[in-house]
Amino acid sequence: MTLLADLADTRANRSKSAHKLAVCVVDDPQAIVSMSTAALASLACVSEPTVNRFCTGLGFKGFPDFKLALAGELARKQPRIAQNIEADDSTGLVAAKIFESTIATLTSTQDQMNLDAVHQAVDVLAEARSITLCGLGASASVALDAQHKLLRFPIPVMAHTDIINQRMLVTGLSSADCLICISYTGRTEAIIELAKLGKATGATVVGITAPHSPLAGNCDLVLGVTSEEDTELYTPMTSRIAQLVMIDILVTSLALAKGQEFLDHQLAVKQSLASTRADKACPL
Amino acid sequence: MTLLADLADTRANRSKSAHKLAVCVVDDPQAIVSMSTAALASLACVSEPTVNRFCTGLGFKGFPDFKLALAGELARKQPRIAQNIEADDSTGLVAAKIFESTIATLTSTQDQMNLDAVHQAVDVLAEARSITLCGLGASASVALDAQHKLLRFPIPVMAHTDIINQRMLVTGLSSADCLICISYTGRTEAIIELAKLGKATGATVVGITAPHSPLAGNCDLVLGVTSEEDTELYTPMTSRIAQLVMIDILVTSLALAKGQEFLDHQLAVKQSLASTRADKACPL
DNA sequence: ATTAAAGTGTAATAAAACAACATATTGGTG
DNA sequence: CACCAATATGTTGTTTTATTACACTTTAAT
Repeated sequence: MTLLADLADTRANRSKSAHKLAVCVVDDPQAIVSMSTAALASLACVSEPTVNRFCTGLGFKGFPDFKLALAGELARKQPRIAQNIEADDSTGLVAAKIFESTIATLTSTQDQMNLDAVHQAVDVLAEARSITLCGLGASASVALDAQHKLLRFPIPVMAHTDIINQRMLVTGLSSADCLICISYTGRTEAIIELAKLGKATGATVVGITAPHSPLAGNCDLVLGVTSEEDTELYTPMTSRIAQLVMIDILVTSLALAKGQEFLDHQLAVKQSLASTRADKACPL
Repeated sequence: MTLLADLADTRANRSKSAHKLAVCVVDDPQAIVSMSTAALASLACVSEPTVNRFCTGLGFKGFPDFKLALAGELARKQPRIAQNIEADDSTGLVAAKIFESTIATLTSTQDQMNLDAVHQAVDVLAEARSITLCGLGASASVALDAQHKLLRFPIPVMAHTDIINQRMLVTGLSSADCLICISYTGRTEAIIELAKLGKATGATVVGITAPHSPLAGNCDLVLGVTSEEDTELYTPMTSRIAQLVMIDILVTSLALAKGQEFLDHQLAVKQSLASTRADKACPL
């Protein structure tokens, strides 16, 4: 996971031909894998021994060894593919497919993730007077999970899963508050209405939902989560996982942004939980 | 993902030396990757061209090409490693680490998974008169998520996250019922007590928790979920994801076990939800 | 401007992979 | 059971590929 990243690093001080080689490799690593020393040498306009020196300089035994490492890294990068469950699959196969599909969704979410949006969302959360989380159906438990995580911060947080209570609460928000709307499809009318309502109050509305969906259009900030899963037959599985991981990232970043303030509060929370344990020592 | 599996297939009809080679490769693929034709030839006690023919026979351009494919497959197999977040990590790095750690937990959960327990759990759920789900803290939202999934079956399902209500309900269970207790640590006293209470009523108690934990000891059936994550500082992230995926597997297997009965009910549920959509067409 | 150090290329060498051919093994048939 | 054809395997030789040794060039510091 570091080879290509290292080679792509422009700050690294490399010799002229080493740089040419690095560019070639980063440009099309897949092609390099099936090349000979001579081929790469002519591609990069350097001599064959230079290719070899480049490889040994990176810590490999030689060019073939380098290619092996490159092939490995590319194979690791290659996304897994979501696999649909068939009616006659064995339990073992079902499990394997679900793991595989979940991982596939995670990697594609990672690829599509908009870091700027996360940054902005962290800023909003850090400054917010209060945080309100809303979701329905499968997204209700995601909202509750986010609430649980945010409870570790000394900020008023509330998750609501009842459409009436949601509307009541959102109506009372102000520009100092933050509303987080969660929906996989981004098409649940009740939640879209809620986002509009929230926006009207001046609160910052963050959506954890499908990009370019109706809900996304009514949010100030969108943390996009997509997946190709077949929700026709089953309720969202992998997309919900992606939403939760997105929340993990958001909350963890917030914790780092808050720094010491968070750590102090964290300790206090931990102590208050200790007595709930069977061995009176372990944290949550 | 098929190369090594194919080579390990003993049923495949291979020639004598092809078999010797397959055995050598499967036995220590990592070693093969850094071998020359000659080295593998002498290891398998065959001639060098045989090695080459073996590779081309498998559809590769030659031995080096085969090694590349093998290296790729090994790299893909190699588990990812959970990475702890550092205070000065950038948002991008935090995101990358969280994705990586989540995937790492998923693969290790998959490795440790006890298929028999899943089978038995499916049987229990399929026969149960009612299903009660209990969890506290982070596991409360997992319980609610499981409830949401199980609501798609025509069985009475209820998730409870209030310790008083939980005890009230569990006291009323009978041997026809199923109680699912969810806890990451397996050390939350309230949940352990609940499992004991449930067992006393004769209900089948299923634990989604850490294997060999106090809670696990008080369950009839344990779906083990572990992770090496550092819960000292943050609330469970990756372990909760693993729990949710475990529930996905359980519910999906149950759906397959129920067969047509489930599909019919599923259609009815979908129709009842259609009117909640912005475009009145999309399912949940 | 000089010089040492690092970088690069040319040519030669060694190693590895592959191809062509010869031999052996297998499995079916009379 | 002997025979043949098809397949599999090994031996030798050739080609390709990778590496080494050495000479030349550039770079950077005094």
